[in-house]
Amino acid sequence: MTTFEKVYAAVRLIPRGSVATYGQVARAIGNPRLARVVGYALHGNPEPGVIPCHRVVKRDGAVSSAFAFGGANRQVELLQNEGVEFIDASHVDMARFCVRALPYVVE
DNA sequence: AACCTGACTCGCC
DNA sequence: AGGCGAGCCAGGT
Repeated sequence: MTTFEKVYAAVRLIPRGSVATYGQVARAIGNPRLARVVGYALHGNPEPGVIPCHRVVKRDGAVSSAFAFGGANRQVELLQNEGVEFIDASHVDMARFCVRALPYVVE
């Protein structure tokens, strides 16, 4: 399985109503330093609607500014719609909605 | 085929 | 505490 596919697999495992950080996804696929690649992989999201890329945020809970597939606020709306609360206009309440243990993706 | 860049993160100054 | 550089993978030039 390629690194990208592992990224997609991990992101698909993020439960509804929760969010995960790029680093968290990276850890889930075996390489904590692939955070950057995770972002790049999602940038070229091959399966919109299937891969919940809006549930992936930065370490501090901020949504990516480059999230422009329908408007930056789009991501925030989707998350709030799932029950995720924000501490401000663009920061997810990580303490409560960050997924505790993301399942490890087997190759 | 090599080099640059990009939805990130972490460690060192 | 804030800024800077390095490391990771894939794709375009």
